[in-house]
Amino acid sequence: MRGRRRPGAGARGPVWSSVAATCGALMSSTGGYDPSKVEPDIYAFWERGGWFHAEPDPSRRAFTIVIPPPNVTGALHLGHAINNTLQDILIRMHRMRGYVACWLPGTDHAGIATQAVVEKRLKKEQGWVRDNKNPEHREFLVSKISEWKDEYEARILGQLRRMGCSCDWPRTRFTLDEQCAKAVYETFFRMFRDGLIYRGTRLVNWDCELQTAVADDELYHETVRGHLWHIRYPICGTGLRPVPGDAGILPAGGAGILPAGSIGVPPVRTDEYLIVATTRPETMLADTAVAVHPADERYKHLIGQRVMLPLTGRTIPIIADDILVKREFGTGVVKVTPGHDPNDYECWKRHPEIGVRNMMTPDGRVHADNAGEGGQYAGLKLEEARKRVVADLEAAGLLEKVEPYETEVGHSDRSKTPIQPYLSEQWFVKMDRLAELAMEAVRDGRVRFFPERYAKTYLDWLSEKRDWCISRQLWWGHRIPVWRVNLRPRGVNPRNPSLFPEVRAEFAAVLKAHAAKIGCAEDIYVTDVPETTYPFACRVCARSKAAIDFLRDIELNPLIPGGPVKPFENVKDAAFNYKYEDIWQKAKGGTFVQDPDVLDTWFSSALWPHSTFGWPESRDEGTKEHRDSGKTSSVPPSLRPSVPALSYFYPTSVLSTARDIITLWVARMVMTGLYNTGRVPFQHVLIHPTIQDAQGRRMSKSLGNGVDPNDLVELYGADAMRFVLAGMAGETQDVRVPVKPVKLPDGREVNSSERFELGRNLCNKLWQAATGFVLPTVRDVEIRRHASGLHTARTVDQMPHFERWIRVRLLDCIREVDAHLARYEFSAAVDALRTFFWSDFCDWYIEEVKGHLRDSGVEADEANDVKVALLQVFDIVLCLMHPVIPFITEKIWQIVGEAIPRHHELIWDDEGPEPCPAQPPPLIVAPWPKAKGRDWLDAVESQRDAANEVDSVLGVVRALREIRASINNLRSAGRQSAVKALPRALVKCGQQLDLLRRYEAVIRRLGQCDALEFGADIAKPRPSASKVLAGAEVYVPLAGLADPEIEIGRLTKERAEATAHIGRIESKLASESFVAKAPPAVVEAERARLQEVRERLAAIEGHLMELSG
RNA sequence: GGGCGUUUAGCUCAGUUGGCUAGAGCGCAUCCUUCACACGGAUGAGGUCACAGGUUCGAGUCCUGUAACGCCCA
Repeated sequence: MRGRRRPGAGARGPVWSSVAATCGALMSSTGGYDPSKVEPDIYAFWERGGWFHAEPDPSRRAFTIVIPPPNVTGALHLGHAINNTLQDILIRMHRMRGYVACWLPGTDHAGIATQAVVEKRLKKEQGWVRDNKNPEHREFLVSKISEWKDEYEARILGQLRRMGCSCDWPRTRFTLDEQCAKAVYETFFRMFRDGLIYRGTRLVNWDCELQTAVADDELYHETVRGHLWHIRYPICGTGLRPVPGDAGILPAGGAGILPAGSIGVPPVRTDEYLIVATTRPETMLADTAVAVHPADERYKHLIGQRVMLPLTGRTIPIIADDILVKREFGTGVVKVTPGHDPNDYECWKRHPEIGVRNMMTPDGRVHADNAGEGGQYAGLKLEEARKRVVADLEAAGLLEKVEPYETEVGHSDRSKTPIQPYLSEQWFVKMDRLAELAMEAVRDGRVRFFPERYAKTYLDWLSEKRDWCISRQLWWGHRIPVWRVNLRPRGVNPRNPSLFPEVRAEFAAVLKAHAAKIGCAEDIYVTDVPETTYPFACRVCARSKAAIDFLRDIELNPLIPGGPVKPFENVKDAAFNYKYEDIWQKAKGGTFVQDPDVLDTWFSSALWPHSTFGWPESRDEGTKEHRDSGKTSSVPPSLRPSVPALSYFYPTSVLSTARDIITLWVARMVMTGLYNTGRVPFQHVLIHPTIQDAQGRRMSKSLGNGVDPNDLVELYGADAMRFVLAGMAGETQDVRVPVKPVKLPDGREVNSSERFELGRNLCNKLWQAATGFVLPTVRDVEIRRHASGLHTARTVDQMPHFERWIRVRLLDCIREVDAHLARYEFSAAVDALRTFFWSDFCDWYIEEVKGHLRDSGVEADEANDVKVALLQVFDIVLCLMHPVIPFITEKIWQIVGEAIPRHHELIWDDEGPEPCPAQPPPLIVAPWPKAKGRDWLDAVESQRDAANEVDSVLGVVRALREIRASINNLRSAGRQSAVKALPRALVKCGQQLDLLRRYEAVIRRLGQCDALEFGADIAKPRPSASKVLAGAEVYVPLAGLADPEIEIGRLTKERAEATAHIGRIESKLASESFVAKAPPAVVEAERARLQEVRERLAAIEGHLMELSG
């Protein structure tokens, strides 16, 4: 090979030395590939080129992903890293395939989580505590949270960039930004108008610290050691009537119905008690009944009577309830406190006559309205009240006994304080119709889950159709766009409900007329649902910003005189006798009051796939504000869209997410997507595995087992991290990553995992193969046009076996990658790539190419063909690997392009839609390799049998290596130095003789053997080590190398294996039923195998006899 | 309590519609710094496929049950 450089090569000398310098500069001091010297520049290169940005192009198909917006609560962790790696792989692959690939990034405001984090910090650092009634506090806190959000949003988006995510940055959205807010208000408005949103009193999980309702999924349960108090409730005499005010609904914060202590204590039969057991004795203040099992003989006769509720001066009924009461548990009597226990709440629904009471204030104190007889417990913290109640019961002789008791108590994930069930007014979305729509979309396949089994999780949850509580008593979020004003027309009988709709209709007309002046009449909606607490109250829902401003700023008083419409003049009812001025009396000062609550974060993230693309507007304004920031490349005006983004990119193609939010998020996106747009939000839902530590625990800050992707990028490089993460993403639902602490160069100690070494090693291998072998080898390649797409002078059937072999393997690799990625089997795709590159390409093909080109007899044309094939296969490997490890592949591609400017012609599909450009395009937009559909690909495919013959060459090489290793093994035991190369070996074979002779040089080099002899009837030297292969036998003379004993040991082992194998096959074939029932092909294969193994055994035994004899 | 999943080499995981002697990476042992790569190469050891039944000519794979672990929902 040396000295055979083609004449033209000299002209490229300067180019080559610059290429070599570039490569050298990108290595670390220890000689390996250094990703930190490559990745930042390559990312900047992509961003500058604008290839991440997607604009609608009707001539091409769209491939769209919206990122599951990470919480701005904190930085990204390994779970985000795997999820975003998978999304980027899909996006990059489709971009290479010619799709308009749009990956929309953004973040989520994560209402309660973020507010809790910031409040906690303010409390710790400044001693600042929120006062819910102080509007300045609201403003201050929101501004502080905004600062936090800005900081973490920047950090999160920075992490994504570092990982190499090819997001469409100009489209970045935030769930609280104006565009998303518009969609939120619009959706709320429509649902409100359609009667899908209502306000109701419910028992919610109440966080007394944060003073908000929290969702079930924001709870965790903890076992708490407590007590079980047994309390005596005296039974009242029969025939007693209920004390007035004993029953009744008491809304949260409302007035107490029973004036405590004002009613005389009824006579009590002090000889009889019912004993109830409770873990929360203080809640007895709000008991409204005691319950027994209807079939319980002990208490049957008492059902319908009443007990005296100690400390309150109230009596409450004894009811029968077979669901609430378990006869075996405790005394078989339970207290019923519907306002403070979910089970009791359900019981109240079955027995509405018992009523419900509330004894707690939002901050966890005893409410004055149910603070015991005389209000003696009012204002006490619940823990304090418990002590006092227990003490007072004991003093009154009503405490039967106290037992230690362990109980599961729900805690708020955000404040870590115990959750109180609390009765409060909340907003709800009715689920029945929406859930039905969403279930249908999965049942009929418009939305498909990968893996499929997760569809069940989705359907099971939706089928419960539990109404969705969407209000949160927080400040960080979309404030509920509903305003309320109280109307109290003088002279109107509030008990005449028939008038309410008419009043409201008139009122709506006035409002709309005024709203029309600023063009938002259609953007306000007055509910026609009467309120229980204030019949003449009006609720108005607004959807546009203009309408919201209108309601916020409108002064009611000045509207009336000389207003455009004379209000209520159409109300005909004579009894409705009032002056319209009076209506505004109560609203003096003139404003509507907006609902103080904000919406559940999931309400806005549910809209994410369509709100981010501009819904409800059809204009494409999505990218304007970010372009103005000047941070990212601008898109030429000629590329500005003529097609609206929403209709082009929506429905999106795939949603990739974790399984724990299938119900919370995925289901809700499908519901709102269908409700708002009539179309599903995505076609496929990809559920990636959950990453756990070595003990199977989820990664979390509190456990200290979390891993920051940035640290992995620093330690191993982004490509390495991505490669390993993609390799974890199979069908399984969990993957374990053993975590261990590591010191970074800057001294910080961080969590890492050895599993990422695999990725680093692969990248280094790729780098070494590219810069150390492929490039120097092909630097003088001539790229010429030839008849076939293979770009070689020879046709496939004229090529050497190894070249046919590597091309066949390459086609298989492409097909495997395609098939696996189409089914979202990332780990299998990555595995196929690694095996092909490492084993087939590096271990065998490159080694063969070395031998081939160094063979002094090789013709120039032939040598060029070898180089063409090498470069072509390597370029395709770069293409296939690019979606997984984009940085290093892009860099190598650049270097190849610099050295060989026309190399991309080798992989261009001349029959494809795009003509081959003069310069190589960046790899990020290079064409994805094809594996079929072209004549020359079919020609390669037809060479499969010939390619497989290479196996016999590999077999001989392996045999030589094995024999040498066993010889060296023996020599090292005898303290002899190892043999580097076998001096001589003989290969006896029939059919493959020509092929083996052709590859003699390769076999000698790879098999580490100085001299080789081939022949059909070659004589075996004695003593020899021997290896029996399928169509050949390999002999290595042992004289002077090692004692034949080693060979006897080796052969004895092989004989045992062969004998056992024969035994298994024989017993199989001896079974009549096997021969009769198994498919003939299987039986035939067994027979052939038996024959083969028998022959091998015979040969082995022959060798053994010789050695032993 | 209900649902989903997992259990295969020391560790982390593959194993297609049942059919060659169950594979990979890491780790381990031995050898090799030979000319891309020691972040490498070669060779090897290592498995009662959780357990018990069943279906089948044949089960890691299908069915039933048991156990352990994990997650989700109540």
